Amino acid sequence: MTLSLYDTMSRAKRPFTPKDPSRVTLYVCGPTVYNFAHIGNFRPVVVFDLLFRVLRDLYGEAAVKYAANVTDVDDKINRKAAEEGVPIATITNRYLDAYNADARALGALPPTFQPRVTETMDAIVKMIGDLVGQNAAYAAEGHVLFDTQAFPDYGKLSGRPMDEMIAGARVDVAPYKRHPADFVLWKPSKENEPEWPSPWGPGRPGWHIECTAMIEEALGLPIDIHGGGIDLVFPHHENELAQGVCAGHGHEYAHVWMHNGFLNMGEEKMSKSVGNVALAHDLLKLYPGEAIRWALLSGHYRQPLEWNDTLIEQAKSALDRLYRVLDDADRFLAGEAPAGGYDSPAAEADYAAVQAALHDDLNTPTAFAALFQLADKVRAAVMAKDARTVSSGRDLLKEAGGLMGFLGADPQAWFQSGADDDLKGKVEALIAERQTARATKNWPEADRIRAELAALNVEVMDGPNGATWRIKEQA
RNA sequence: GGCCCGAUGGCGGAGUGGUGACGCAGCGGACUGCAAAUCCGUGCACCCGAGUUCGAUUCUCGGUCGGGCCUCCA
Repeated sequence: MTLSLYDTMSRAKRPFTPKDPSRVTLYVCGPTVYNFAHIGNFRPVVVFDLLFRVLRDLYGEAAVKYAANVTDVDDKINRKAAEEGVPIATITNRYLDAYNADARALGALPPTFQPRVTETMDAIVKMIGDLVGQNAAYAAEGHVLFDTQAFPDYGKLSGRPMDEMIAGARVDVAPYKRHPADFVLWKPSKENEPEWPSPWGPGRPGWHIECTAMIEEALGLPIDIHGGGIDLVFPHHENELAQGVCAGHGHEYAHVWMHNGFLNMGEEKMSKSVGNVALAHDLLKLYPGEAIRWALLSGHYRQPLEWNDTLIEQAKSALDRLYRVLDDADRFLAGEAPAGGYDSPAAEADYAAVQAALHDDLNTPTAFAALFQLADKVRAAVMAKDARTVSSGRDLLKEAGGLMGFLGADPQAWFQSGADDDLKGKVEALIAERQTARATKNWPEADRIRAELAALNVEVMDGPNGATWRIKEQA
């Protein structure tokens, strides 16, 4: 089965062939750690985590090397540290920890490497030196600038002819630039700002060179896939590409360029009802990370995604349905002799459909559809009391979900998430009481207890083998 | 000003030159002491105009609307 991916450079979906199938390399531009990250910042995290998983499925876990960088040298970081009167590292560590915790909650696997600018300074300085040595960069007034004239293909990735950019430039061009499009590789630090030594004087790196140097150091150029948000195409990725090629690493920088669409916050009302919800950190207090992940993947990654409360509610409901199937399958199987090792061709076809959809440029909506088809088959098998199909289908459903980072939770835990032991005990006691009432057909009492449970945000469901319960709303 | 996207039913959102994906919500029914879940049934969706075609939501051109980038930005 071949994986095809849309490549921004060639503007086409192409079959993906890694340079070396035993070492597949993926790099994604990560966050600048100066604050909690916006939910939109996590779209690429989730999208490329999905790609990471797909690649691992295809080439083997050990073969895929995924680097996601962290920018920990930045004006906004400096400002924040100054505001709080704490060392810069305090800020960067705090928000990097928060970022990683949020990413984990969204079901993202840790990347193979998470390079930081502060830990890559030698490589950055060396690469700037290489560029100067190749006559692709020049020093001017304490700065080192990349000479865009040295790279004839400059503008090709973003589809912006050079002369047009100059015409449309809306920023003042620094006088020391040879060409208006030239950009900074190294610049002097202002007072009270961190600085590092370099042959061009003490200072700090420009934004673009960081990524190129981190890629070179973490993965080695060229890489197979470079990802990021679509807003990074220009100038960031354009510049990375120019640097990478001109620093003497051959013609290719990244074999495939992938860019996820923007996440729009829509009408400003959204945050009103639930507080200011734009932060993943806050959203995760209200919804399961898995539901947020589902919402983020509910549209194709290249399409813009409108973020609102409804989207996430729908995501939650969709997952509820899937977990319900899993739960029912588990309950059914619990009363059956273990039935493993059977084939279920129909369910396997659905599993293959999930895979095929993902291999078609990560078409998650279609993958979701196949997942539901599989779930329907499991459901039907439960109704038909077909233990073999239930067993194999349930396993396949979990596996198919797992390809995308879903359905890893225990169904019971999913429905009862948010309940602490205290509540659980109380609920179990009430349910036992209610069962007694029901046994004597004391309906008013049974309904009273149901109401009492409802007040605890718990919903009881009577089944043939006793009652089950779940938390109604996590929020 | 330049460049680039998108427009699908109440909502989200794939896809296709010709049998209306999928999910959420709704409605009718079955089941249930009630409820939930589940099952059965139910929706005259493809921005406008022109063109190509036997046939267009799908291709081409024009328009309208919405969004992005050109500056830090996922």
